[in-house]
Amino acid sequence: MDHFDSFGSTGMDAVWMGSCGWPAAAATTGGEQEAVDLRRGPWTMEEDALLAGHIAAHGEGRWNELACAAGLRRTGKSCRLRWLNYLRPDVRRGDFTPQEQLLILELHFRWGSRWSRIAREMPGRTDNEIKNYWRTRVQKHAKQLKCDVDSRQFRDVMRHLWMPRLVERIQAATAMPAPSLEHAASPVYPLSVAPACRGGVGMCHSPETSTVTTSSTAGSSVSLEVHFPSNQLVLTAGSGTNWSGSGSEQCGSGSARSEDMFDGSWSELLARACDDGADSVVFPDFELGESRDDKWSLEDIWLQHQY
DNA sequence: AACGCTATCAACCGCTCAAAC
DNA sequence: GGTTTGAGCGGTTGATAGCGT
Repeated sequence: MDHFDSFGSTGMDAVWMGSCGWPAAAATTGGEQEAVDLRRGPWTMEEDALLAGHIAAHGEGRWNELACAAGLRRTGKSCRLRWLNYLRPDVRRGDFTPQEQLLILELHFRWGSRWSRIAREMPGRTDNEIKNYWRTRVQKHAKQLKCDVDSRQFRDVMRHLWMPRLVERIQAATAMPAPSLEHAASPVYPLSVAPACRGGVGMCHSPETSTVTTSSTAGSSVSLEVHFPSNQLVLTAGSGTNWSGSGSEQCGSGSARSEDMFDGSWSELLARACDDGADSVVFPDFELGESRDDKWSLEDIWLQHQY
């Protein structure tokens, strides 16, 4: 579906269009011939190759100039976006693992919709991808519960129901003696944001390797190791199962879909927390314990699940 | 098979900010 | 100090794959 629309550009883009040096025959505006046909829409393989090749040879930056020099009829903005969100070699694709989902929830609670900030803590994932995940998955379920995604109720549901459930899933997965192929291929996510150090918990930023060991209800232990400076999180089951990974395995769209954390019995669990006949959802009266308000962390979730 | 609906995600838009001039 | 330019951000849109009827 290639199309060459006239480009509804910002002023800045219009300046670039006039300076790019495309042949006059390519100009579209009737009078001044200062704008060229700019491609919009999906990128072709040829365009990808042009962009990637040019960046490999000359590096990134100065995107408008780069677009011209590479012979791309795209705005610099478009080139930048394509590179950052898709072509960059370290971009990871595929579904978010439970670890990643947990991290997104934690970081969103901490920083809100600062997607680029969140993405910085999740190497290989783009702000766009994280934003899409939040809007399509998380917001969808907030809508189903008839509450605002930023409301205290929804946060409590996330904290007391969904996040522990994710932790359970991680723990259950790590306790499996022989991980399935799907799990084995799921990269264990580099956890670059470790909760602040507290007494009695060996998880903090400073050491080369820091470890949190917790136990699932089944009695198997789970170790979280954060290696610095590589920031790689290693989940180690008590049996010695070790699923570390760098996470480039799930390229393309053909990878097995990981479960949505809200699927199946999860929705039923939430449904039980709701009052059927009410216009709005009645949430359980959560025991908030010490960490009231929003001052909590992944560490809290992990610790709550030790028992 | 055809159609409609929904979910997903790549791409775009409008805006802000900072650096350079 | 004002303007221009490049870069980046969050929000939104549109194409399409997948699913149910």
